[in-house]
Amino acid sequence: MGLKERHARERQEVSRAILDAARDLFVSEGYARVSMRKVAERIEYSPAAIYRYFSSKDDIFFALAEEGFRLLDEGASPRVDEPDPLEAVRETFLAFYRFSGQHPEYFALMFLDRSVPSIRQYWERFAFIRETRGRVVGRLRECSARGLLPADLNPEAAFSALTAGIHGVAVMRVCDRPALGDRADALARDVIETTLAGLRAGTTLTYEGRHPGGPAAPPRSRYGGTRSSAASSRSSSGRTSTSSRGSS
Amino acid sequence: MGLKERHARERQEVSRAILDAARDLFVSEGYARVSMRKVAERIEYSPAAIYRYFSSKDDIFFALAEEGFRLLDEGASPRVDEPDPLEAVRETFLAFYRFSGQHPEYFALMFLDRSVPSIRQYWERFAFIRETRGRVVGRLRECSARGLLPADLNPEAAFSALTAGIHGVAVMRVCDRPALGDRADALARDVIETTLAGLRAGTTLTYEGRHPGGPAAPPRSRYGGTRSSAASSRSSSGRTSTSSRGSS
DNA sequence: CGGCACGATGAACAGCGTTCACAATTCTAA
DNA sequence: TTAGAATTGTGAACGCTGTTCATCGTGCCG
Repeated sequence: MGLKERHARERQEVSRAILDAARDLFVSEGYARVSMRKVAERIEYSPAAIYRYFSSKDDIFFALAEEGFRLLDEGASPRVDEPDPLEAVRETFLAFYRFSGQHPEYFALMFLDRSVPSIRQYWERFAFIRETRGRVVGRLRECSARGLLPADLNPEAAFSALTAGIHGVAVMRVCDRPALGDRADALARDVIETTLAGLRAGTTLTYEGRHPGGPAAPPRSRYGGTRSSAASSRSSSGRTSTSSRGSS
Repeated sequence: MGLKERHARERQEVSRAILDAARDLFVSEGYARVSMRKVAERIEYSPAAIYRYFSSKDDIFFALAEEGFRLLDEGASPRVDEPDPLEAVRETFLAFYRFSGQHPEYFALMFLDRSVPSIRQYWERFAFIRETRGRVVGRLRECSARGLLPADLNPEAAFSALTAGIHGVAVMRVCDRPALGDRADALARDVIETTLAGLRAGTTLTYEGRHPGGPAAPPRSRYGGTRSSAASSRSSSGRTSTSSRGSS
């Protein structure tokens, strides 16, 4: 009897419809202008119905942030096979910058918005961050080994410096303060090249370079999607990562 | 007789009380948690009364942003007499970074928040930005003249690169993403030093370095921090007839 | 004294996120 | 087949929010 599974699938479909509606509103009008009532209207449900799928508005945006990371992941690892490690590093940071321009609302949600506490709180759940850092740090080490960067370079600190720089350009453009106009791209290039040149020059880095806390404690894994025991997260484009039900 | 003046003074006092209350709430609880009703309650007025002094909530925060720039100005020009121009540049950017830690709510309001459109819109009204840029660019030129930086350095582009870097660290800390913990200070230093080293190495900068538009068009005077407060409230509320008033 | 400009207000409007009792439907078990 | 238990959707409401508006009182001017 595939009844349970059918139910789970239907549940998943409504869940997806909610996320899609929220994403549409959110991409086109920004986080602040998304309301539960508008989402509900778009999927032709009552506002209260959404709460059967997502426990709060924040939960929806946590899910959207995960979607954003998936998007970023697609665009930010374009040439894993790039033979030149320095070129690979460059390209990774430029891809991050490009993402901030192509998906400013996602970028703001993921990196800027302070009104969705759960995203900040459970930041370490986003595996993408760790993976990218690991990959780039490896590439930086490779640069050191090949003599493209100093042998005694601290790759973690170098990664953080590059991140900070490109992050700054991206934020300045997304927030439009100060206005960069069409010179943002040039600035992004400048920042990366200048930082790389500075690293090449062998400036002593004081940054230590590891996580402040221990490994992130697994938070409640709520926010909808699959609720009943049949997880069904494997079906199609369901979210990755854990979707078991919370203890409660 | 000084009746008119006394009135103006009283008006100014209420205006200040509103700003003070808003600032208190805002600094301690963040922008999102400030409501007109709470501000009104704090000054023991009705919510509607505030609209005789500020035409909207945004106007209040525009005024607070100006206050923030005054604060930043106080902290960011600590040693105009610093003889070493390179040291002066360093210190200016570090002061900016310090400000972001001491007044995160102001920082967010001034540089991050996208929900107060007027701030972004009238950004160029904040003279502090232009002045600081002018001063630092001058110092960078001085560095070039003294051989501390390449002679052919584009000081505007260098300023932007340094701004982007320190901005990135500040934002990462204020937004707590990715979590920097107590290593933020070290990262700030690293970014400045690495960028300076990169500039010293003579990386070609592609950034052009001037405003995108023409000179900022002066917007209608808003919010009334000082004298013209009467103007804003008048223009907003005084739509009752075209009453003549001695425009002084 | 009349007229009037202004300050302050209570009530209201439209919207928000969220909760809750309740109805309808569907599945489970006897 | 029927009773009970879930599950899902809803309308109404709660307590917020920013903002507007008619109205009332107060003090200034002629």
